[in-house]
Amino acid sequence: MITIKDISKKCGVSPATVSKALNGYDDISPETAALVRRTAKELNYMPNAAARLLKTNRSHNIGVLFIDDSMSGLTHEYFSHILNSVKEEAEANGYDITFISKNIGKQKMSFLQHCRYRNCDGVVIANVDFQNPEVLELVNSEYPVVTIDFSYDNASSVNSDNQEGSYTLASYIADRGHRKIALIHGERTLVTQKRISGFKIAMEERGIVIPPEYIAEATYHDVESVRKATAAMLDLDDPPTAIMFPDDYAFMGGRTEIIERGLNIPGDVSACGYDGVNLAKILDPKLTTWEQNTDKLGRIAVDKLIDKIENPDTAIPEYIVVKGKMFKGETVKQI
Amino acid sequence: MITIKDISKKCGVSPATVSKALNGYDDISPETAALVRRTAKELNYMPNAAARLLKTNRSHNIGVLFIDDSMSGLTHEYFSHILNSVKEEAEANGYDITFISKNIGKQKMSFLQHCRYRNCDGVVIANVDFQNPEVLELVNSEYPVVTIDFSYDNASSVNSDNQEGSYTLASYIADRGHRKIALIHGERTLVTQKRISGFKIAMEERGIVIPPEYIAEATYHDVESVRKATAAMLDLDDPPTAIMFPDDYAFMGGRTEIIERGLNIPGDVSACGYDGVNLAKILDPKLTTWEQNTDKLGRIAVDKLIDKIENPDTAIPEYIVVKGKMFKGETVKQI
DNA sequence: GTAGATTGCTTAAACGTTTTCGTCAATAGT
DNA sequence: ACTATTGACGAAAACGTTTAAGCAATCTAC
Repeated sequence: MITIKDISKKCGVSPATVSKALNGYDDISPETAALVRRTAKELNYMPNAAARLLKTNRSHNIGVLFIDDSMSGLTHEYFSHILNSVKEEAEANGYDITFISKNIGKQKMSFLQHCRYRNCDGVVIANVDFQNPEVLELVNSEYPVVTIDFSYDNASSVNSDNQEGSYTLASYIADRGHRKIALIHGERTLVTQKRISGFKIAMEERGIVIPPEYIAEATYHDVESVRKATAAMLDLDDPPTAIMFPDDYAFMGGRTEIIERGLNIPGDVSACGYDGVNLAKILDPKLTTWEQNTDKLGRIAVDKLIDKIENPDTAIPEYIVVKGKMFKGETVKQI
Repeated sequence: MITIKDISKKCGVSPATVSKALNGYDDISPETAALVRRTAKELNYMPNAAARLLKTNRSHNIGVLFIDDSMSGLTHEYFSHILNSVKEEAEANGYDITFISKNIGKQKMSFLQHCRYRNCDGVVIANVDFQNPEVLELVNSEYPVVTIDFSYDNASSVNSDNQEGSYTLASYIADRGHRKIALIHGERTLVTQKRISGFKIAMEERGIVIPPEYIAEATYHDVESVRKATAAMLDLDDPPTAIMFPDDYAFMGGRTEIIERGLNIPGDVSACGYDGVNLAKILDPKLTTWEQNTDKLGRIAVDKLIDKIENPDTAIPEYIVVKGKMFKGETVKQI
């Protein structure tokens, strides 16, 4: 481990001078600065993040709260894409990321405690139960926070355009002649509410009346629950001609049910998903879906967080909507 | 931020005593220890990891090298599962994880430098170009290292049983009557070599002669390249009756090609994948595949790494094989 | 030629821990 | 009653940085 002292000795200057030279202070002569920088390179010097943190109180580390027991965080394609872009944007700005969890070793600690333990500079929160007391504790703490797909009023949030997406998909289906359109949605979160409302607006605008049994609840990312909901839908006396699914992955459950009944997509039943993950595009036929801009969601979240970290006073909470786009696919038939 | 000093004042003892009480030293009276611990709880004390690290030289942070430009690390289902189990096992042992990358902010730094900057205690390496000079630099450094699916001789490695898996799949297909079995494999890595060799052994054991055009190279996780390889296979004068694909995800490319030619899986062409990711199980028909034990792979890697970290002298390099298991699925027809 | 400003550097304290060594009182041993 | 031992604690240094304050030398302006 080579330190500032080694450089200072080799250059014949004080450690303070080295520090200042390396950090670009302007009370160091150009020659000395150059010398210091040169020897730093030579010796392969790397500053010690921990020591620096101890003095500056800045870790250049952002916490990521991504865990939800129900939907396995990292292995969920939508969230793993967001995580990926969060990571990349953080790195591009000189930050590392740390997963915030409740148990670290034998110690039980709250999310907030974990953040403090690791001296995070701020936290990105996504894919959690936003009403969880521990999450709230964190949100109401001294920590800069940015949320994804949920909005508290004292923190910036980055939101996918769920209402717009759902509205567009529903409109697309209706405009291809469907009148009997069903919506299988996920658990009743804010995201779900927006999607339901987008759906309803599209229907109302067109004077289409949707019977209550055409709207059913299942679980996001849960193939089985969606399969059941699909079965129930198809068992109706007057089954829908098109079904909107909670997400692309869960669609696979509905798909199986439909196919195993000897029905064809989109010949007999039209369908669409949500998310626009890779899966949708490699299916045959390609799944009609709404492609969320995961890249932008993650990036903006990090940008806003860093802004808040580095300008705690001037940065004000924003509510940001990131637009997705339609992926037409091939699973909605014109009738 | 409440520190050891706050506790020491409140308890009327020295900071040293507090530290010792909290860390369970035995030269502190039970009463004092209890008092200290009680007030620590009261004040919601959290040790400062950076300060501790500075003294102890242990960060309780393990680096994870997972990036590969070609196969987008985090969003690759197989690797995201491994990452997930790495993360969980690390947390269970009191470690956080840090992604090691080359660019952190404007600074270009090597993997090794990044590790030093963040004071990692050790590194898990997977899914990278294992011949990359920077990776080698890290492996040959002072850092404890564990690799997944590749083995250097100075570090422990955890390996999926690629030869066994491929052998078992090939045997299964052959034993269901197939004689014309093709293998589309990925880039020529160690993993690929093992799979090819497992395949060949199974064939030889059964006296099945595989013409060279039945073995083709494509790219892991790349739907398009696999689709092309599949097309070439089907265009042969004497096309195979069964095709083994590089992985479950890439299989989707072959699947599309087969279906679009009006052929049926497994009616006309039998198929199997590799990995056993969720996708395989929600397809219809379910994809016959080899299920790698991602959970165990990640856990053991972390366990071995921590062992090496905490017992640098006694821990010796091991070559560990983690067994997967057959997922029979429905895509291999009996003929 | 002198007061004041500027330049370029150093000193030293601080961040929050851990840990070695020392101290001091109480107890045990003879 | 004296030494030896033990038990419980504290003082202080150290880890690698940053940064406020200080200081000597040089420069500027009159």
